[in-house]
This record gives sequence, structure tokens and C-alpha cells, in this order.
Amino acid sequence: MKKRITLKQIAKELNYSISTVSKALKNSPEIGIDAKTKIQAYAKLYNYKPNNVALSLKNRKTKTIGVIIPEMVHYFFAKVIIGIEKFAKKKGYNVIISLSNESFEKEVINIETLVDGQIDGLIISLSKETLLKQDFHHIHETIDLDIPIILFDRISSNVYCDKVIIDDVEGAKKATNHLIQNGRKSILLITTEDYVSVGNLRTTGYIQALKENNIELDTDLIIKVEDKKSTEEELHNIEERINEVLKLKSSIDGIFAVNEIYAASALKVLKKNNIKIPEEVGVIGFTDGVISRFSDPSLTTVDQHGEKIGKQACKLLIERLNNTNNIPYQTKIIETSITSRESSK
Amino acid sequence: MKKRITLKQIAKELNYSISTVSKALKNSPEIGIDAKTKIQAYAKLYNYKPNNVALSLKNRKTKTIGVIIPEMVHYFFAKVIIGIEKFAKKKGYNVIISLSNESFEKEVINIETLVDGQIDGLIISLSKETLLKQDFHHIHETIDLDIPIILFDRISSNVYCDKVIIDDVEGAKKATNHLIQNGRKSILLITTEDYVSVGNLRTTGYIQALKENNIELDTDLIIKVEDKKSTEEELHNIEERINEVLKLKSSIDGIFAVNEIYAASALKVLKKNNIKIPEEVGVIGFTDGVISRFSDPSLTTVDQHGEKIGKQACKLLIERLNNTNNIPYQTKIIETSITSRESSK
DNA sequence: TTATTTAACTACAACGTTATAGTGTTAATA
DNA sequence: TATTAACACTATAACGTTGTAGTTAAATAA
Repeated sequence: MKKRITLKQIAKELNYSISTVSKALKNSPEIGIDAKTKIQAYAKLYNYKPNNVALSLKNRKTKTIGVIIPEMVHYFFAKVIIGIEKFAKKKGYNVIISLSNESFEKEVINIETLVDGQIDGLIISLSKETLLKQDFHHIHETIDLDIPIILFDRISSNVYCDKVIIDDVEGAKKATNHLIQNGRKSILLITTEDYVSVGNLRTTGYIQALKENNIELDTDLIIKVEDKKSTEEELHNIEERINEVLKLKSSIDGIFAVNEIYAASALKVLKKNNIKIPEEVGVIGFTDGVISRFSDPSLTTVDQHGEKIGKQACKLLIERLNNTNNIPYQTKIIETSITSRESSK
Repeated sequence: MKKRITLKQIAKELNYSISTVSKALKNSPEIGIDAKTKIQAYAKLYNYKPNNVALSLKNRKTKTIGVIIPEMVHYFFAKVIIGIEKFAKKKGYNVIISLSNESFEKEVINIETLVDGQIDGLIISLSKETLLKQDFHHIHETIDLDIPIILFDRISSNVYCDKVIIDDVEGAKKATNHLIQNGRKSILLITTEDYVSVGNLRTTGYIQALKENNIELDTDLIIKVEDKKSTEEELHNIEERINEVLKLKSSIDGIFAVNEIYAASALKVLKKNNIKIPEEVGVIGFTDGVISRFSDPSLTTVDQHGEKIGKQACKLLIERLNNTNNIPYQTKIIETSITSRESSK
């Protein structure tokens, strides 16, 4: 019905120039007290709000941050977004969210769309396909356009920009040590193929922990999952593989899974085989999500503090946005912590 | 480094007027073939892309849709967003997401921020606090500003606008009937307080199903949870209440919970009491999320088809955006379906 | 008295785009 | 030959702001 009022309309109505109205509303000392009070009262009455699009055009700033994540239904990403959103809002920024759906092509398109004047900067977690392809031209082009990018969680050392990650190696070490300190000696690792940076690093942490505790590495105790998307049959597949290894290696007394889906799958297989958790086999997962909280037994996990990651990423981005002079790129590492639950004594 | 090129720069470089360049890039018949090819080649070379902010200002359209949801970590909302995002992108719209965090105040602020020129229309699921307060002035004001709103899931009959919901009554009826057809006669309902519209409606469906099957309603078999936020102690509280009723009413052979958290809690209590699922007690939840899929036993659920809801909401919104002439408000109802799993025979 | 300062405003340009109206020049028509 | 039409382009205004550079008129200083 009633469209929002503009400076022009106020000016016409009160017989002032547009400039006067603009300045009066900004409380400029150039404007007389009479005009100010009249204009301000009128603006308030008609609920004047400056048009943000016009401001964006004028200032060449949209005060909007773009976020591209691979998937929405992951608890971790949801948490990161909460962190970003909270911090952004506090600093007067809006957040646009796009989903790459783990696809390289969608990631490229999404970035292109957002970069077309919609956003001041980007926060991205790379899709699995991008990591597999190792093609980062779209990221580089964006940075060349002077649009800062912050990478989080799924990063690449081949991209030069600010990054926020957790110490995956350290987190995996913590997890493995947690099991070892419980007296476990034969620990099964369920991880991803190596091109997924986080899977890779967590595998490294697992191996390091074993070494530091003088436990010999048995590569048969490592299951590497080709994880595209967690469809029903894919899940079934994972369960099958766990089952096989479990049959083959009866010595197994601990399981470390690099995400909570794998951990939940492990629980299922163990229960099916009537193996007592945590008495016979202790289980620990990565990512503290709803599945871990509501599984039976509830899962001990390595908490990634997604909200903190989001906040940190957003902070880095806004700092860079406010500092045109090139500060050197930083990589912030967020500490993990273990949330102890029933699946490990 | 290299900022994006503008029409002005192309015009200057090639010695044409800005209008000519603009028209040449739009393939206007007004422009000669020579100029066209030259300009188009140059634009392509320098990767010209029109500035969206300028277009927004000119067209008074941002081609952006705002979405406000109460929480991000709910599987259902995540799914809805996926649906919205997919459809929006296909139609050339971007999506901005805001979180109300179940707070009335945050909802109001978020709407205000978004409405200030950022978006063409809004898709909202109301916060619990808003529903409790029954204060919808912010919604009405936005609609008055000619910014269309689509409400989904958490709606109110006191707001006149397009809506997308599932048939909660019907869904609850389906769920209850599912248990009854399994031979259950004494069915515990775990629901929310009545002000949460969906809880209310699902309670109604439960009652109707009983009536239609000539089972007398026993109000002791209804647990109404005051659900603010699902904190650890809150969850514990719910489990306590379920436990009490279970002790009091040994006849219980079925449980219907209006969301998956309550259903998971029920599972936990049943298992603690060594009650066999589904043999002794069948359990069914609402919302088909990850918890249901990974719980033990896996949960039979009423699937809300979140993605479909999102798509439908987005479709309604874009239709309204394209039709300035007032089409009457519609309420679309998305069918639910039961996903049968282990917790019910 | 004349020059200068101050107060209180207004005009203008610019951000990047597009639609409408206008301007020459050449070719076709009456 | 005079008129008109077609072609190929340009100028201008507008979307809503804001900062800079004017413009008045009155007040003060010399």
C-alpha cells in the first residue's frame, strides 16, 4: 500500500531541498534548529528509513556477507552459520547463504552470483568436488576482484587467504589418546579418502597418537570411505565394511570415526554383533552433533566448536573489510575439546 | 586489484556513449552491427557484468528473498531452506537467511533490517515467543509496505497472507492410526503446550484418531511440554515426566511424539526400563530427521517433506512478486507420509 | 561605510544502470 | 526537389543517497 517515504518526498512536502533534509536527519550543524526539528519530526512520523540499495550504490559497500557451505543439514555447518550470523548482525552486516551441495560447478556459479555486487566479502567451506579437482580459479578470481574470502574447515594450502580451521591433527590425537588412556590398544579408524583435507589430517593425528604411545600401526585397521553423499545405500556400504573388518580383527577394542555418521554406523554394527559398548569396544566420533547426543549409547565426541569457528571467520572478514591496507593473511586455529559420553568409559 | 569494469569505462575506451554500450550489450536493434560486435567483444574480454546494486536501485527490485527461521539446527528447517534455495536460484533469486532464535524481539529486528531495501519478499516461520505473545504488528506492517510475506509451518490464523503448512491434524491422525492398526490401544502422546500451533493441531489429530477408532481419551496419557529450548536439563525434565507416566500407566503400548527429540527421549526412557521396542511399546515421531534415522531402534516418523514446503513457499512468493494485481491469499497444504522404521512393527 | 564572516540553506555530481526522447545523416519516396 | 523514413547513435532523467561546492542574507568587523 504505502511505499516507504524518501528524502525527496519529505523535501517536497516541507519545502526544503533534498540536501537539507539529508543533513537535518544526520544532525548536521549546517542546518538550523527549526528546520532540523521539523524535518526530524516529519521523518519519524512517516517512519523514514534510508534506502539501503541507494546507500550500497553510493558507498560501494553492501554491508552483506556471503556464505557458501557444502550442505545445510550438517550440524557443524549449521553451528558455524549461527556463529557467523550472530557476529555479523552485531557489526551491522547481513548474511546471504548459498549451498554448493558438494558440487564444484554449483560452487563456481554461487560465487559468481554473489560477487556480482551482492556482497562485500565471502566465507566459504570448499565442496568435496573442489578439493578433489584442486581447481581454485574461482576463488583466486574473486580475491583478484578485491573481494576478500575467508576459508573455513575445508581449506586448501593452494589458496592464499585468511583461514579458520580446527587443529584436526591435534583433535584426532586427543581422540585416539582418549581411547588409549582407557586401555584400548587395537583402535579402528574410520576415515575418508585422503583428498578430503579434514579426513586426511585426522588420519595423521591418529597415526601420530599411536606412534607416541608406541603402538604399531596396522593399516588393516584403517577404513577409508569414499564419501560422496550419505545416501541410504552409501550408509549401508559403510556398515558392511565396518562389519567385515570387525570380523577379521577380533582384537579391536576401540573405534575412532572422523564424523558422527561413521560413528553412529559403527555403533549400529557393534550392537548388531552383540559387542558391548563401551565395555568391549569404546567409540569416539568427531563433530558434536545431535546424532551423538541422541544415539544409544550416547557418543563421546571431539567437539569442533562450530559457532566459535563461524564467529572467528566473520571477525577476520570484517577486519579485512575495514582495513584496505593489506594485512598479511592469517590462519586461526580453534581448539577442539572432548565431550565425554557413554560410548567410552 | 582490478575492480569490475563498468559501462562508463567501456564507453570511454571505445569512444561510444554509455547508452550505446548499454544497448549493444542488450543486443538492441537500434545499434549497428559494427558497434555491437566491437562492444560485445570488449565486454567479454574484460568480463563485464552489470552491477546488481545499480540494477536493484533502478528496478526497485533486489531479486533477493529473505527467510527468517526460528532455529538453524533443526533438520526440518534445514530441509525447508534447501527447498527455498533451489527454487529461488532457478528463478534468479538469491536467498538471505536470518535466525530469530525463537525470540520475538529478534524476529522484529530481523524483519526491519531485511525490509530496509534488502529484499523483495519474505518467507517466515514464526518464533515460539511470537506465537505465545500473539503480536503480529511487524508482520502486518511489512505487508502494508507492499512486501509480500509467506508463512510456513509456524503460522497464525490472525495473519492474512499466503501460507504453506502440512496437514498437522491429518499427519497426527496418520501416526496415531499407524499405532492403532498395529493393535495398540493405550497410546501416550508427548506434545507441546497449546500455543505452539503445530503441537496444538497434532494433539487434535491424536484425539480425532482415537475417537474414530472408539478409543476413549485418557488425558493422563497426554504430556504437554513447555518447550523453550532443548537444553540438557530441559531434556532431562522431559525424560523424567515420561518416566513417571510410564510407571503410573502400565497399560501403555504405544507412544506418539510430536517431534523427534521427544521421540528419542521416549526411546531412551523405554530402554532404561527394559521395555522392548516395538514388541511391548511402539513408538512414532513427527519430523523425519537424522536423529530418527540413526537412533536405536530407528524411529518410524511422519515425514513433513520440508524441501517440498520450502519449494512451495518460494513458488508462492515469486508468483506474488510477479503479479502486482492482488491475487487472493492461498494456504497450501503439503501431504505428510509415514516412513516406517524399526520402532513400530 | 565597506569588507568580511557566519549561518542556513541549495545545487550539483556521482554511484551504475536503463528507458525515453532527441539528433544528425543518409536513403527512399511522393 | 522537397518530404519522409530509416538508421545509428547520443543526451537526459531517473532510481535514493551524500559530500562538496556554491549561494544568499544577515551579522560583524575594519
